[in-house]
Amino acid sequence: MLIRSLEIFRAVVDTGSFSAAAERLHTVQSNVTAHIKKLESELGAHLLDRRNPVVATPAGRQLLAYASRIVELHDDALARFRPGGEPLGELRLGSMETTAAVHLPRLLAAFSRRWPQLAVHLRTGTSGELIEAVRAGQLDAAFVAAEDAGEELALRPVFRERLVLVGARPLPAMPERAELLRTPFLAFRQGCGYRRTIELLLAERRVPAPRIHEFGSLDAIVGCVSAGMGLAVLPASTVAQYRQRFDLHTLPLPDALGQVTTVVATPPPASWSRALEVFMDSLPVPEDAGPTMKEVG
Amino acid sequence: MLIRSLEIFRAVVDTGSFSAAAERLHTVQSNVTAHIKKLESELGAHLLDRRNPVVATPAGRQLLAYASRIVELHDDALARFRPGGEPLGELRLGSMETTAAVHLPRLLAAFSRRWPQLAVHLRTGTSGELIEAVRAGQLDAAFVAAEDAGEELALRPVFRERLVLVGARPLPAMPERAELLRTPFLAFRQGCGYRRTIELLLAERRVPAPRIHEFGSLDAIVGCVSAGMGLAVLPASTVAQYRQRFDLHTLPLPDALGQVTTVVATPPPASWSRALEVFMDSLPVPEDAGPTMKEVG
DNA sequence: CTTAAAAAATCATTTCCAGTGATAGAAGGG
DNA sequence: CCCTTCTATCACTGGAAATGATTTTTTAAG
Repeated sequence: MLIRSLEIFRAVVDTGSFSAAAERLHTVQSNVTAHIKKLESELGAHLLDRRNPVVATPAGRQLLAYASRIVELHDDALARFRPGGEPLGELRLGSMETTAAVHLPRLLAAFSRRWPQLAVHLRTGTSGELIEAVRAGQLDAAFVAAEDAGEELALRPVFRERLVLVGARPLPAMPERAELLRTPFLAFRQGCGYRRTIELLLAERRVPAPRIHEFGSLDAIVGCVSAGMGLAVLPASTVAQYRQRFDLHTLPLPDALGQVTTVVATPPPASWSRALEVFMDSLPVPEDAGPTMKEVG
Repeated sequence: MLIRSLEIFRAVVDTGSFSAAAERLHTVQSNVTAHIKKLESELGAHLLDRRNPVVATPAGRQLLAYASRIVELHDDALARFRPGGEPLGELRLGSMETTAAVHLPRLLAAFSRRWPQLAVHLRTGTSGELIEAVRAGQLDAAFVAAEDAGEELALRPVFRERLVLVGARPLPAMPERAELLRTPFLAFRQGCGYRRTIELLLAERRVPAPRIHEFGSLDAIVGCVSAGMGLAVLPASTVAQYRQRFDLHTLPLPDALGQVTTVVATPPPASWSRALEVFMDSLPVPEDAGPTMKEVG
């Protein structure tokens, strides 16, 4: 049974005529006859009563229900793959925790407003886990740290950040080692990029076993920092958002540590679904470090 | 896009291998490759990631949803037409009112118990209307009076009835004209065969403008007759059922009037759906008048 | 009843493609 | 490293989808 045959069958029932169906489908009447006869012999039942107009028999009516649904699904499937077609279905995304907290809320909100029929699934994890999930086909795309990205996946930078040290009082320069030793730090929980940056920063300055409070909430971190509880390492753009509500002071980290790039890892573009295609289109193109620096102020 | 291609695609995703899919579908691996490549070129996207095991790309996962549904529908449709296959869907029946009241309750109850997944629609009307509806494809089958059945429809007798005159007192012979003149009759409403029989019977005996009460309920008719309200004309087999509950006396009508045959009118058997097929199978084969006569007693 | 017009069936022919089998090349496992 | 296993490629074949011309059937009108 060919979809083509069902399409023709449907057209005949619709138009009530073999010839009209042929015309509608841009083929010839004898071809329509042949398809119908083939269907009838395959199913072992007369499907159409050849009068004027042609009418479906009981068996034909039964087939019509199937034919309609199958042809509809077929057309839908084609439409979904046609460039410019409406994307449907779901989009399975992965993200590092910090990115999920800092950048995705705005981005996903805008995206789902633009494509309300797309269901977005978001899963968080470490860069390594996420990369593996994309490779295994469990995720469509993942936001990961540039350094962790592996081979055979398409990578595209989306966020280029300047990390800054954040505190409640002015930070004219990097605090002395003595001060760092007695300063607590606030960070997201283990496995996140920014937290690792803190550890590297302090290790460079020979600060052993730093006290690091782990908060799951960005608001909590910022609030506590502004209350003088300690220091934090955060993306400059994020801090900028909080400037209006909190009294915060920042100090850019040295380039080697303070320059972080987040990339989106996906399978090769040729295998993207329409949903993934429009999602990738919706992602920001990261500007050079310059403008980001400006925001830091 | 061929259903066959979708079937193959599904098998590949399922088994995780082109070769295994080929084996499962009893074809060769090169054929599987060809089908997948054709799909990919038609849709303009890579659908499968050729690793071990083969995994669907984002685009492939999208197609998989469609492929599954289409292949399932296809298999369902085939199964529904296969002789001996489970009938599904609905059965649109038509019936004269009296037949619907007298014979169908038992018959349809048994039928729907045997085939619970079939939805039965029953519409009542005159023989002429019903025949036309079957011809037009609006009904799958109709119970009509044998005399009214037309050409080009398949007819099969199902009920052969002896009509009897029913009263509350013994009816050794047909009542005199004088008595008929003052006797009310009870019948189903206009348009029904039995009622017409009453009118013919009385016309033969030159009884003008008979008083005919029209009841919609068989129970009401039988009850009122047994209470002495008047006479009725009913199928003998029906009266037999009520003998236990009511004190009824009967007199067979003369052959010309009393012999009625109900037939089922359908399109030609070759165009029957499976549902209609099993329904026709479930219908009783009418015995000759003999046994029916016996029931009259 | 006859005739004209329209529609479906039939048929010969062409074209295309699903399926086959053999082989080459790529990826993994011991 | 070899050997196995998997997919891609290729030439070929059979079958059937599509085509155009023609016949047969049906329908409506005169």
